Amino acid sequence: MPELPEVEVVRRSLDEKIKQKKIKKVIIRNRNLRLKIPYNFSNFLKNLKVIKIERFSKYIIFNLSNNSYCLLHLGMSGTLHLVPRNKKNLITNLSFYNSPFQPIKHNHVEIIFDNFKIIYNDPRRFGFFEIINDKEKLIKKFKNFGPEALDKKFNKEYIYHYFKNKKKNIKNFLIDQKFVSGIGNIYASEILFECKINPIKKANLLNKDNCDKIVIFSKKVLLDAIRKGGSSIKNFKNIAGTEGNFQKNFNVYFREGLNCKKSKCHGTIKKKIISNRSTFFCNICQK
DNA sequence: AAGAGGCCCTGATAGC
DNA sequence: TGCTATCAGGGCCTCT
Repeated sequence: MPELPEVEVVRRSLDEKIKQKKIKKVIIRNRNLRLKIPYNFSNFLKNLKVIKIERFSKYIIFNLSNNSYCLLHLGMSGTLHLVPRNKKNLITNLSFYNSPFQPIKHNHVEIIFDNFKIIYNDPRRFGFFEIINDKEKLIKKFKNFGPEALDKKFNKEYIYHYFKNKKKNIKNFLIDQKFVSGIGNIYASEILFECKINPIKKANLLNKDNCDKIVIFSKKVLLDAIRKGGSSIKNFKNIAGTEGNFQKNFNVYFREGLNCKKSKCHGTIKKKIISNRSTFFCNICQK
């Protein structure tokens, strides 16, 4: 669920809180994430300074003082929580998790700084940490990724050229990180809705105007989501009891059976499983 | 080589 | 009330 906008929101809050701070200690409570946390992980990070926090696609990149990098992917359900030392009730959620309290279960990693610690919580354990030793290996790590959706390289010429002879449907390309980085299942539906393109349309049938729309609305949808603080969040059980606003941010996602939001369109939002992923679209205005 | 589908995992929810 | 089945989806893997 964390797609590019949510990860960017996390990156910004992390950068604000831990830039130039020194890691005092790392506690691993469960190494069995999507990738097993190596046994030297804690020792490696100890006493390194976090120079700054960057992001590529859905990866958070901690730039460390020995010129190495620690990558963090939040998977489906990974969240970060900042807890001041000895003040457990003053937790700051760096992710999109709504609870004002420190989660109890699934706190797998704690990164401890001078006056606070960062907790990595991940019920489903699809997330992972990865140490990258130098810049060259970092570049290698991402060399097979497509351009980020917000990058200038993601333009209509790139798309039009890429789609030649490609018979896969457009929706599957939008969530394919080799084609474009950062878009996930939720925003793929939202972007195609704005483009008025049917998700099952074969990529090679898209004209230049279609490709132009994909560029424009990919950027617009993601930037709007960043501005709103990351919206693709299905509410976790909210201990504070406040109503979640997950659904109202979307035009099609999770809106099966409801009316199309485009003015003058009398369509109904349909749900279709494409390659085992739920896809939502308007049956009238998306051609 | 492209594309489809399976798998990892836990929690929320639906249905009986 | 309590059980089981289903669904959620990011990325990597295998198979055709």
